[in-house]
Amino acid sequence: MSPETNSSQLSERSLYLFKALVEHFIQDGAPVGSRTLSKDSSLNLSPATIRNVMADLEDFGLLDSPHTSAGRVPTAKGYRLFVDSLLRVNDLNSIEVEKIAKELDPGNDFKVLMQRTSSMLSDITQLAGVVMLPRTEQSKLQHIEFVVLSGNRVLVILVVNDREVQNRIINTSRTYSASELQEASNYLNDIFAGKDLTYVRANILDELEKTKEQLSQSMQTAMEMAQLAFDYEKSKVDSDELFFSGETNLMDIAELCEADKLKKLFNTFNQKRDILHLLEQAISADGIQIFIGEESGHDVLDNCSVVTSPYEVDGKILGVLGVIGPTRMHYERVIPIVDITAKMLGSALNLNN
Amino acid sequence: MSPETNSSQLSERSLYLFKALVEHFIQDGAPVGSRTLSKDSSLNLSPATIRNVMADLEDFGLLDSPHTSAGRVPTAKGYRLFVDSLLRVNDLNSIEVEKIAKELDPGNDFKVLMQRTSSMLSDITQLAGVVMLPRTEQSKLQHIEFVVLSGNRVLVILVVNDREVQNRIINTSRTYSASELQEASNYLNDIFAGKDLTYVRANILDELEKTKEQLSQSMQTAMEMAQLAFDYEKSKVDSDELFFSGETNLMDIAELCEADKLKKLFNTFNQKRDILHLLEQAISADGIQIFIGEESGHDVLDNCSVVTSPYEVDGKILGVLGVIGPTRMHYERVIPIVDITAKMLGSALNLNN
DNA sequence: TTTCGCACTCTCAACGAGAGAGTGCTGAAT
DNA sequence: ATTCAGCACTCTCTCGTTGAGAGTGCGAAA
Repeated sequence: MSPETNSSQLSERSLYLFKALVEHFIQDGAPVGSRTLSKDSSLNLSPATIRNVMADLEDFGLLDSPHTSAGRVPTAKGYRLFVDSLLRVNDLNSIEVEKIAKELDPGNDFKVLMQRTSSMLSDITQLAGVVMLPRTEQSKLQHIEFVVLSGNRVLVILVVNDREVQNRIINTSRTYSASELQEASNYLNDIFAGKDLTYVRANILDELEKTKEQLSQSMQTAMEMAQLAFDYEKSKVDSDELFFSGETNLMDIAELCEADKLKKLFNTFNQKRDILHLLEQAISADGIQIFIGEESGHDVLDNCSVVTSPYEVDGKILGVLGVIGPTRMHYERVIPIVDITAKMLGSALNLNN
Repeated sequence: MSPETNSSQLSERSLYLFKALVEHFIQDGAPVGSRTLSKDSSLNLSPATIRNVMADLEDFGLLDSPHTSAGRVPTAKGYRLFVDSLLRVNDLNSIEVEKIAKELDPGNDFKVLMQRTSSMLSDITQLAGVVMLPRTEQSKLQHIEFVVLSGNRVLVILVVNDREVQNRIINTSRTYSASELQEASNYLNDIFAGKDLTYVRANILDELEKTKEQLSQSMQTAMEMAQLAFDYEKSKVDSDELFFSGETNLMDIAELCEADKLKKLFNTFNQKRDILHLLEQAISADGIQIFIGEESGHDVLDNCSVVTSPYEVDGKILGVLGVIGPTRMHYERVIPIVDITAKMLGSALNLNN
């Protein structure tokens, strides 16, 4: 059932016709008949001959016909063969590359950059763009800082992984002074900076014990604050970051525009969970990865394909980005766009280091 | 043209029937005929009599008939009269109040709270919820802090208005040490804490001149950093915060489910600009404000109504929240929900102070 | 003033016919 | 053995028709 088996059992000519059919279908969205194909493929074959070939292709599970008298349509398996073996990817013209580069101005912070990337992807492909930054397990605490707010509230600022800032507000039982908190943060930075967040969380209690014995007021304060801060962290849902854009582009796609399906699809986007799950699969892929139709395992994505690529900084994979559209999308255009965007996002982030 | 004119010129009975018709239509969504109305209004009138009344109401511009032989449907003007003069708002049952209260747990930070509120609104009404926090012009700088990142990058953290945290990363021309930046922030906090952001921006250059003469290295540094930080701020789009949720609920509404209209509506949500504009109108309203259909001035909202209420802390209006749905919505339910949500969000935010 | 009766209008669903597109198969030509 | 023309067949789509159903408006009666 592997693509190799298929393609090797099919003649050159069959594959050529198959490719022509898929391209034609991607262009028009209408089932393709033998007559059409005979006119526009360069080999001069009569519709009848082509019908025979198409019957073979249907037997192989590459084509399907909506009903006896419509043309043929590629199946998911057909698309798979197409993108794996037949597709010739265009190079992007330099104007488009420029356009992408311009959008990924590295002078922005992380989130802005991700958002930009996602909306650029959707703009340029006219499909839905998505950029994910997984919440990494190893978060190195770089800096902790406290700011006194009014009414026994303290703002905790954590800088993590040299780029990410987390803010949270905690309510304290008593009023702390600014200098007290300054000391506390100094102390915490001394012992915990560079350590992993999970490590920090695990060792706060131990440290608390130690400091209790030493009875230093400032350390005491520090540990109290830290405990509050990291307890909060613990309770927080471990939500990865996921940016969508251009979902509305999908409303134009004929295949998806049944109100019911569309609603389910949009709900899936909003929940984020399923999409995250899908993208997490793609994170370990070597480069471009394509999920076609049912392959994704989520039936809302039945008529959709997802083209993804991980993006990396310093050879380390940071996240995944991609495009969601109908199975009938212009792969030869979308694939290089996703590819180059991943690379450029990587290097834009690299400059930030 | 004011509602008073209308209602005074219409008999008690006409208004009663009108109210019954609107309620019926809101319930079913189908045009209401004379027969139906005769059966279910408690006054015993024949369909023929009711037809006469309905003809009058149509002359007043309160009703419309899609075609000769459908029933009648309220016009925007009709809805206006309905909500202004005829509607009797239900009290919420305590279970729902509980539910709202539970969702608005004050122990969260600002954004989380807004997001929660919005999604709670959409959940409970099955419509689209929206919460806005306008970027206020007067932003008091409370605290500024620098954290050294790798590669000549410095993280600037601004605490503004006692609750809001802004982070930005700036690229510097040389490497600064942590202690240098510590001094810088101390200095800046001394002279600028409590001042308005616009004031700060305006006076940085002046201060820079002064410090140049005094030639103190740390002050020098401080001003350089500040300039970078606030330049960035200036260039940033003055984007207010706006949280949507439950947009997908609108896909079920029959009136809106033409693919084309729906797409335009969703695009409007994504752009946020138009909705912001609308909500800004509502911010000066005294309490609940309702935009019906065309009244909003945005033709994408043709078949929609927007029910809003400002929410306030310490008697000061902070923002606006509301619900977007079809003109044919259960106002008697939605209005108290929006009302009470605004009040509870206000008090939840109050506890944070 | 209210109601009844009646003719009229409009929508909607069902039905059938005809056109169009495309297929599969057969048998002849290459 | 391929290839291909011819032909019968199938399925969809559109269009016009038709009848039922819902609701109206109006004039005349109560």
